[in-house]
Parts: sequence; structure tokens; C-alpha cells
Amino acid sequence: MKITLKTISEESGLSITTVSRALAGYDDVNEETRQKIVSIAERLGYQPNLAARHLRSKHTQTVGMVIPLTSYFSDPFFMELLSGVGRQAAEYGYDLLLSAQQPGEDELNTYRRMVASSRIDGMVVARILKEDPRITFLKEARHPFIVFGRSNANDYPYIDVDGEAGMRAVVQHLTEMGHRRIALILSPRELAFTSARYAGYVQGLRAAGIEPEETYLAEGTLSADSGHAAALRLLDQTTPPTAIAACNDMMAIGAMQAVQSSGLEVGRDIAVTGFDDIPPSAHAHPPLTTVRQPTYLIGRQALDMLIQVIRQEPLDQSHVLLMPELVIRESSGTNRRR
Amino acid sequence: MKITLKTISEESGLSITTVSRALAGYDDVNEETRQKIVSIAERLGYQPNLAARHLRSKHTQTVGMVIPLTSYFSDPFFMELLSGVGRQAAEYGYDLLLSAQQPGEDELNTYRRMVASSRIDGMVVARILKEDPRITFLKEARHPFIVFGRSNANDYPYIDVDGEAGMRAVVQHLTEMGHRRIALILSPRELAFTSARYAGYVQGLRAAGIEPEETYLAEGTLSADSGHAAALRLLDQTTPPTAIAACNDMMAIGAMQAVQSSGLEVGRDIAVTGFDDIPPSAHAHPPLTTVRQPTYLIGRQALDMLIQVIRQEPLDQSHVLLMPELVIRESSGTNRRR
DNA sequence: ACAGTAATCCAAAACGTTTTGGAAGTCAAT
DNA sequence: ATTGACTTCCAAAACGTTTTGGATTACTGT
Repeated sequence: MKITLKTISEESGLSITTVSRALAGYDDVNEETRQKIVSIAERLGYQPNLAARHLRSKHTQTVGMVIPLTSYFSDPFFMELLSGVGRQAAEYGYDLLLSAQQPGEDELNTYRRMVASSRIDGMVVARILKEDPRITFLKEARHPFIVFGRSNANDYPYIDVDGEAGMRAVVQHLTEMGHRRIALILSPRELAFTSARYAGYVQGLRAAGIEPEETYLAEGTLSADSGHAAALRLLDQTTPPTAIAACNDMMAIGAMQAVQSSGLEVGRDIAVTGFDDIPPSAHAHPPLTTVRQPTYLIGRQALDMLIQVIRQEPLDQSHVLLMPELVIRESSGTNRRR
Repeated sequence: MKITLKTISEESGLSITTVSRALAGYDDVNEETRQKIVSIAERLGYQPNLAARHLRSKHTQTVGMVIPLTSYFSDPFFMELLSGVGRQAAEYGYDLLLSAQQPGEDELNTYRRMVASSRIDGMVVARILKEDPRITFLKEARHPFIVFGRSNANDYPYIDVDGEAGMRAVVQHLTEMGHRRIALILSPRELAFTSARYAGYVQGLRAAGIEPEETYLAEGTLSADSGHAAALRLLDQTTPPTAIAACNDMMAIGAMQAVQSSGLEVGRDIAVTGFDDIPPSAHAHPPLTTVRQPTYLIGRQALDMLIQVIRQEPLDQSHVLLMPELVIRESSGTNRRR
């Protein structure tokens, strides 16, 4: 049988109100009665019905995250973020509601459902577009949210890593290794972080006195397969690049496979670099030179910020920008070349 | 402002009852009125308040999973399972409530909270113990659940892989490669799958006429570090093993590092194998010979089964046992030895 | 003895939905 | 005109909480 406040009320001979207030710790109930109520509640194994509580009190101790089925699940980057968010949510006693988007459903719909159905107190949004309708929606709905990433309009709290600096460091490293023909495998242009990483690439080249060339640019979709295809296109020209920088690790891993299948050796004949430092990258063959985003920690900090937004506390810092770290491994070559 | 049934009721001049029934698709409302109601609902962007709905109707379209913080998050195996469950949940229109267990909190408490607070319709339980209090609890509470794994008492629906056959295949492979001194790094004894894998190990040895020896057994905690330590212990004896089988991939990866740091080469001087085939294993150095558990698919199928339990439909199969597949890579040696 | 205060309790409303058990109206058959 | 069968609608109850706005009692100082 279900144990409710009513059960305890009957058992104790006190009103439902008093039972509720006793358990909630209000000070207008006698310490002795509280003891009695608490002990009955424990004996019966009372657990409040959260649906009822939420209906009444308007907050749910739950934060939400939407997962577009196409890519995010099984994407190690996203999983790491999820871990961080989940970990920190537990710290605050919050649960995490994952709504994988229903197949074929408009993504924005999933957001609408989540927000308007009032099952969550706030949302974490990741991998945003330059013009992101989800953010527009959340802003309009005045629903608490936190973003991993920056877009064009930045009037919302976010946490991000400096992709420009990261990619600049990659290119600087490559030029120091003697490379001059450095190609870039771009992420989709509509993604918010693409322009920052591209800008860093250009800056890195110019700092070494190199003009970027159209023929050393290729576009991928973030997946390993797309990195593979892009690398093949880049290599298939009269003066192919001697280094390939990819905008994320998955594409870099695909690119390495492409390089190897062309009979070249990564790290000796050609350098390959990534961005993200997802766990597999350290164990790739050869280990991948990349830019570390502390994704797990970002998840945790994002949740910290979200809680502040939910509680309407002023944010310590509403725009957090982390400096990424260049991680040099073998894929970019162990010895100077050329 | 919040759009509720009342809003639509006032807007349309119809009762709340009729609005509710119209939107729910009952056939006791005129088609014309339904059109009107639906169009108003759409215009206003009505989204039902799920807390209220759940309070009244007793089911939540949500399944739950508890994640012990200590190990599971950031455990690739568990993440894969999560992906499968999440993916399939979306297929049925279910959401996924993740409750990471609070640090220091009794795990069973988290289950109690989840179940009794009536926020979920069913649970997925993974990595169970031989005697698992969570299962006892769920059975007693008569709350729908599905288990990945088998324990001693099997009177509940589960899906599992045949760990005995898997480990037998590993040992058979190793003996065929000429190994006679084959060590085993055990998972914790209280875990349900440990005994099956151990049994397979013994069977595999006996099939090749080898008696298992106490000195070739070590125990780990599933983590890479524990595998590392266990391997060092195994190697530090007068006649060390020539092959080390680990009960999961993480420990195998740790063991490989230990072997390498002892100046030996994995795959040539000594063979190492794992169990699970988590994604990093294919890219390990050298790539790890292991037993593939289709964890993602298991997650999906587990959810299929859970939905059936929730709907009180008879299960197609209440005990599913999958055959795992031996994946031979370089860590077990490419050429016959000895 | 009396007002004033503090301590302790509670009835009832509210949250937004679904469901129950009709009511009202229409129409056709008698 | 009455009956029965349909169709279409709705008032009210229920789900289990929290909160509001007192009510009751006991104690204090005068």
C-alpha cells in the first residue's frame, strides 16, 4: 500500500498539515511531536510523492538535458559532459532527466515539451549553433538554462573554452615542427565553435607568415567517417598538405586512418591533430596530438552555474572562458622534419 | 503565463473535461469541437503539466537508472549501456531519469527514493551482485524492473551474456596459441558475473588438460589501476604466467601497462586478454583481444523488455542469454609461440 | 482577572490533470 | 406522446502535496 501523509496523519492522530510541516522542519511544531512523526514516517518507510510535491511547489529538483539521437549518444565528448553534469547534480541532490529526442521529431519540440511540462528546473544546452533556436526559445520562455559554448548573441550565461587560442596553439606547434602546408578539416559551419577554431587556424598561420589557402580546407560533419573522407580529398592533390588539423578528435581519428590507408605513416610522413582530447585519443594509433577540453569539469561547473541561475542567485561569473591546453603526442611527429 | 486546460476551456467556452477528452482523443467529443480545441491548443502552445498528469494517472512515461558515482560514470561500459537504453526509450517516447547516487548515501536509499516517489514506471539495474539487495527490494515493492545480469535467485526478467562461454573461448584461444601458464585477474567475488567467468576459465583450462593453480589467480576491482597491480603480483613469481586473462577490459588495459613497464612486450612475450570490448580496447596499444558484449544492443533490448513488464504484457522471453563473441587482436600474440 | 504574547496545531484551498457517472439534447421507432 | 438509443457535453471527485490564515491553549506581566 502507498504510504502518504494521510497514512501518517491517521497513525499519529495529527493533521496532515502538521505531519507535512514536521517533516519539512518548520519550527511551529513541537519538538516532541516532530520526533513522533519522524519515527512513524521512518517505520512506514514514507517517501513523498514527488509528482504531488512538484505540482504544488513549482520546482522539481531535476535538471534536463536533451540528446539528439543522431549524434550525441555514443559521442564520447557528450558522454563526458553528461558525466560531469550528472556528478555535480548528485552533489546538489538534483536528478538528471535525459530526453533523447524522438526519432523524426523536431528538436525544438523536445525543448518545448521539457520546459512547458514543468518537469525540470533548468536545462543544460550543448553544442550550439551560431544562431540557435533552442537558446532563443529558452530565453523567451525565461526558463533557467546554461550553455556550453558561445553563439553570436551572448546575453545568457555560458561556459566555453577558448577555441581560437586552442587552434592557434595547434598551428603554432605544427609550424614549429617545420610544417608550411597545413590543412584544416572544418566542423560544420553552423556550429558556434567552428568560427573560433577557424579564426585560430588563420591566426596561427599568419603568425608564421603563411597565407591560408582554399585548397587546404575541407569540411566534415564531426564523425570519424567524415574525417576520413575529408582527409582523402585533401591528400588527393598535386602538392598535398604535410599536416592536417581537424576541428575535433573523431574527425582526426578518421583522418589518421585515411592517411594510413594511403600508405603514409602518421607522425612521420604527415602530422595529424585533433581537438577535444576525448579518452580514445590517448590510446589511438599513434596517440593523437590534440587540444584538451576539460569536458568533465566543464559539465560540473556548468551545473554549478545552472543551480545559481535556478536559485536566482547572482552568478559569480556569467561568462566563463577556459583556456584549453595543447597535448602533444606522437601523431604530430616526434622529430623535426623538412 | 501558464497555459493550462483551464485557459483553453475559457478560450473555447467548453468545459475542462471536454478539452481534456478532446486532446486525449476520446470519441465522445464532436469532431468539429475537437478541431476547434486542438487549434486553440496549438495556437497557445499548450503543453500538459506532466506533474499533474502523473499525480492523477499513476504512470510517468519515464524509466530510471541509478548510477553509483564511484565507478559507473566515466566507465565506458556503463555509458554504452546508457546509450542503448536512452536510444530505445526515445523510441517508445519514454524519458530517462538518471539518479546519480549521492556520495556516501546508501545505494538502496536511492532506489527507495526513485521507486516510492513514483516518478518512474520502471528501472534498469546493471552490474548486480550475487545477492543483490536492490533486486530483493524491487521484487518486494513489485516495481517493474529489468536486470542486465543474473544472480543466484533468478525469478525476475533479465538479459545477460554467457560469460562462461566467453571466458572458455578466451582460454581455448590462448591454449591454442601454445600457452600453458594462464593467469586470471578476477573481478570482485561479490559481482554476479564473476563466478560464470571463473567457471569458464576453469573449463577452458581443463579442456586442454591443465589444472588451475592458485598462484595464477589475482583479484582486481574492475579498474585499470587494480589490473595494473594484479598483473605486477602475477608476474612477480619464479615461474610467471605467459598469458593473463582479465575479467574486464579496463583491468586488461591496466595489466598491459604493467607488463610493458616490466620491460616485456604484450603480444610477443606475454599475452593479455580482456572481456567487454569497450570502445577504447580496439585502439589500445596493442589492440586488445577480448570478448565482445554488445552492450549498446543489450541496453536497447533491456528497455524493450522493461516496457513489456511495465505494460504488464507477457514477456516474449523473460530470460535472455546472448552468446558473446571472441574478438582476436594483437594483445594475445600474432604468431604461435613457445 | 485580564490583555498580550508565544507556542502549537489545523481546515481548507490550491496546483492541473484524468475519470466517473451522469445530464441534456436529438432522432427514429413505436 | 413516449420510449430507447445515440451523441455530445460537463460537474465534481480524486491524486498527494504545500501553504495560507487562523484557532486554540498556555503562559506572562500587570
